[in-house]
Amino acid sequence: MRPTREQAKENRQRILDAAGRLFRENGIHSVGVDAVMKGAGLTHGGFYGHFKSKGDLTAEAMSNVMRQAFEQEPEYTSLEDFASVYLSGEHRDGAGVGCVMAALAPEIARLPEGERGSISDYIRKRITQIEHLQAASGGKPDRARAIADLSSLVGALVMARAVDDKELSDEILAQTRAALANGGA
Amino acid sequence: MRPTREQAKENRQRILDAAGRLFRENGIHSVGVDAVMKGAGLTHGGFYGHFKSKGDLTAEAMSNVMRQAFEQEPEYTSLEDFASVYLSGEHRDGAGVGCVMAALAPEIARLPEGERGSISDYIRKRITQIEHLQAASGGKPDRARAIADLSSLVGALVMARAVDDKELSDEILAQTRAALANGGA
DNA sequence: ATTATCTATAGATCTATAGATAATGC
DNA sequence: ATTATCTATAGATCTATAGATAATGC
Repeated sequence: MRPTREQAKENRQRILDAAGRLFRENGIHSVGVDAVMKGAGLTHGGFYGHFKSKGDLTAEAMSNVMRQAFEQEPEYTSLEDFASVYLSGEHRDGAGVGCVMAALAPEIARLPEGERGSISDYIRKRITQIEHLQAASGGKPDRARAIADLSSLVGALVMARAVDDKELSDEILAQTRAALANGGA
Repeated sequence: MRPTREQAKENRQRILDAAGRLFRENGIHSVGVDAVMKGAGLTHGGFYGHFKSKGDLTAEAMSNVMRQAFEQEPEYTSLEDFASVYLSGEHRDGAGVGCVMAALAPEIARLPEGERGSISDYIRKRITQIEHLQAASGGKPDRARAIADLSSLVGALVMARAVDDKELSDEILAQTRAALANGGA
């Protein structure tokens, strides 16, 4: 029943991944330790062998999600390319594997400082990424524009998810994409 | 000890107002019925005389906040005017009395359909409001631009609150305002 | 008599701990 | 012998209900 040291490390990572997915899907506060452990295929008592507390898990899961976001995503070729993925129906409907800001930013804002992961670095990297994409699209990199464009991406996704009306939700995604395409002007 | 019928109605409204403030400050899930009742100056057992359940309160508090938002705000004269209030340090630091989308949109997205208040109408009204402000600023009303501008307002505030770094937070607010001022072009 | 509120508590859920178990790692 | 996991449970918190209280409203 006791796993190898390597297996135990894998189990720990599985707990982090389950937490990252469940937290983004349902909110950090709505997901108990037992749900996370169940998601990882373990019993909930074993949790405290890996983490000191739920707050400890939250801190590590946030860092883990923010790091993996950049590692696992493709290289985008233009801002339109990025926006077409970020503002897609798939991203709207798949919060569990999507952008951590759109899923959790207000909840992250209320976490104690030590549990927010590297949210400031995460946002700085997204801004830089968009500046590079502006340049790749032939425009001049414009930091104010990059920040505003990132804001509109996050805001549009957040609103598209909150709305009851599918038509309005689709319109928010499509119109924000359209405005971004014309935006650099 | 028993209040007049009118007092009881006022108490009910006080419960809704306390819920609206506490939910926006701390998140719906983090605020218990007893905290809401304490915020309203009542004991928690009395809650169920006014509301069937916490879900019932959530539905009514969301509707109440969304209705009051438009009733209580000033008439803005331009998009810059609106943005200077929405993207101010006061709004960032006062989530409890601020925009319900920026404070709660991801959590609203996870509520059962009946508890989301009138979020779709709320967003439709904000879009229309921005179209009017575009016209007031001398530009042509452009719905795609209005949706993208609203998205950037919400996204910027959400990010400014989540960030640990005050300098970055201030920059997000200021640069998004600057980009919005240049934006209609 | 009705009813808004209060006190007290039941029942469910959630975080955390204690002790047992059984396989790894020295 | 060490340790990752499991079973069981303690303790805290949260939603909800029951019964008592006391002032309103007929």
